[in-house]
Amino acid sequence: MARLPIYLQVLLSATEVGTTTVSSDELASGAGFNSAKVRKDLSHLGSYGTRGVGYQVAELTAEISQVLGLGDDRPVVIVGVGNLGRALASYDGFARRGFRLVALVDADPALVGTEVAGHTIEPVARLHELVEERGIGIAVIATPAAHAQAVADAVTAAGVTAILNFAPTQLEVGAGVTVRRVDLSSELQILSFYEHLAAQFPAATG
Amino acid sequence: MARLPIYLQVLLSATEVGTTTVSSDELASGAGFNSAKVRKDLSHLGSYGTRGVGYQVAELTAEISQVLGLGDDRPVVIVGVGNLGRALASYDGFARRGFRLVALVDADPALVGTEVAGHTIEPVARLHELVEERGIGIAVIATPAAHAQAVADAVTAAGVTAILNFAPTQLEVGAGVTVRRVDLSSELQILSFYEHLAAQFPAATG
DNA sequence: CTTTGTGAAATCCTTCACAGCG
DNA sequence: CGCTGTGAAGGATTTCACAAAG
Repeated sequence: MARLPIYLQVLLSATEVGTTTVSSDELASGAGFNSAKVRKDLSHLGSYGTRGVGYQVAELTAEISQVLGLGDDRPVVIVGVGNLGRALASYDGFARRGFRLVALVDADPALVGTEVAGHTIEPVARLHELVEERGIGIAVIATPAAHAQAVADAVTAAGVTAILNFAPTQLEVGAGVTVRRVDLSSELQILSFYEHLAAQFPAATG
Repeated sequence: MARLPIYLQVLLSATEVGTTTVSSDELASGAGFNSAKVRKDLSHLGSYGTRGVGYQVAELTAEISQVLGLGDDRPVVIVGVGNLGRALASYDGFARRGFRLVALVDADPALVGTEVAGHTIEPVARLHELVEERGIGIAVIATPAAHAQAVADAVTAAGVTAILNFAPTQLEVGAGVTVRRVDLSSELQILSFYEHLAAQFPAATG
């Protein structure tokens, strides 16, 4: 259900505008797919729509948030405070959606002790301790690829069950741990492929 | 073919280690899926493997790079030089994989004229001109959601055919333009869901 | 004996189309 | 009437399993 967060976004912007009900058609165009898919997806959560009317924005927002486990703000650690880690630490989108950054960790002794986005950077050695003490369940790995596996091992050993991996490498984790990988240069390469196509066959649709 | 870049990564790390041939099994475990899928994927590119041996790392790397249109370095513009834009501008992964950052653009007059990662930030008004002059085909949008559509309109009007969108919004673009969306808080929300599950049913596998 | 390449089977995902509710 | 909820159809993708090649 990788689409629920997108519905949530559409619902949030509907709330801002003051809309109180949305149809599957409106959700679909806001989210970028078709209405049948929206209804199928939402029907898996139970029956929250009213025929002839649509869905209550507030009710559906609450339901999706609950399914996603949002609301009770979730402590997150960012490991690796390079350019990307720093940007993520300062990114207010996390805070606005129910996540709370509670620790920053880096291997570089020159960075440890300095402050970024209101957090003092901690050494890798304290990772286990921090995860346990602060009840961290989600870790963001923004280290170089070579260190990513060691970090994953450390955080999962300490109790983290969900990892967002920005390092361009495949992580091995035990059962019960979920990894999502975001690979920025892969994304560009895929685009490159389409641009390549577009340049060769200007008639083709991406 | 969103998996080709991942194969490419595995191949690159194989090259670093000095391996000259890989089997579909090795590629599969490096990439995180199974060998049948790898072989199906690679068979679409043509027949580059040797039965009983595997694939030549160098040959396959060249072939995938060519299909993805890499090699002839591709000019990229980043629009929006906030935390994320700045991190992307400094991210060396792009340069190392055949992309060349040729312009930075921001709407904030206070930023225009300042230097980031060796590039002088240009005003939004020059966007069209920059895209045409510098032959830019790929744009990275790292602006707030409210401005993303206007930027997309501007760059596609100027000839960009591929967009990497970090703004949490659905972009409308004409035919022939490809958009890929990377939504960091969606990723965290999806993880949140799995962590939520793991916390409730410790036995279940992610 | 190992590993590719590939038809066939199985599975998953999307879209259609419409009955039924409000 | 409008819109949801959902079986059924249609596509696409993944996996199986094995023949053929080195």
